[in-house]
Amino acid sequence: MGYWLFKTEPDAFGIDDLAARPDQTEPWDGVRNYQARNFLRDDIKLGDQVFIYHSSCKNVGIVGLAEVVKEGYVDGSQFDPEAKYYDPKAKTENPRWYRVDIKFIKKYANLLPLAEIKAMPEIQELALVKKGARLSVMPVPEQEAKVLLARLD
DNA sequence: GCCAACGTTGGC
DNA sequence: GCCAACGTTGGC
Repeated sequence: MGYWLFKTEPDAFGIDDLAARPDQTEPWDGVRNYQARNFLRDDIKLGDQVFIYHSSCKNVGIVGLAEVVKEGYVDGSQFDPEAKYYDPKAKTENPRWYRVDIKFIKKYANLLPLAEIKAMPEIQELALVKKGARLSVMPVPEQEAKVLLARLD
């Protein structure tokens, strides 16, 4: 099983929004970065676990856990001129952007702040702790995922 | 709100 | 294909 970290801005869509969905499931669309796209399209598998991270807000850090319930498929919002993430250069016969569906597993009682993650000696590879990391979808090495899970539970 | 770091764009 | 300019991300 793989582990991933998805960033999201809670003002737009946070862990509470995910938990409030009727089936607690959400298509993770709007990712417009090629490296992240490749992960969504090629590498993220059914049943993989996803750390939900809140960015650009008062308390930044890991807030919850989700699982992948649908593997990479075409993100239809790229073709919709009305959509926020419309991409005029994307063609239906040659889609650029992909998404996966994730399902809420849990929200942690206490957020694990970014500063604390950075201070954990075991967390070295995770892109989140590296300088200037702007990836919104990133892999979490298994060993580091286990350290995070142990710290969160 | 500031600003450093980064990805993308487009002229050449 | 280079690279400067630009827009965006995201922590603080």
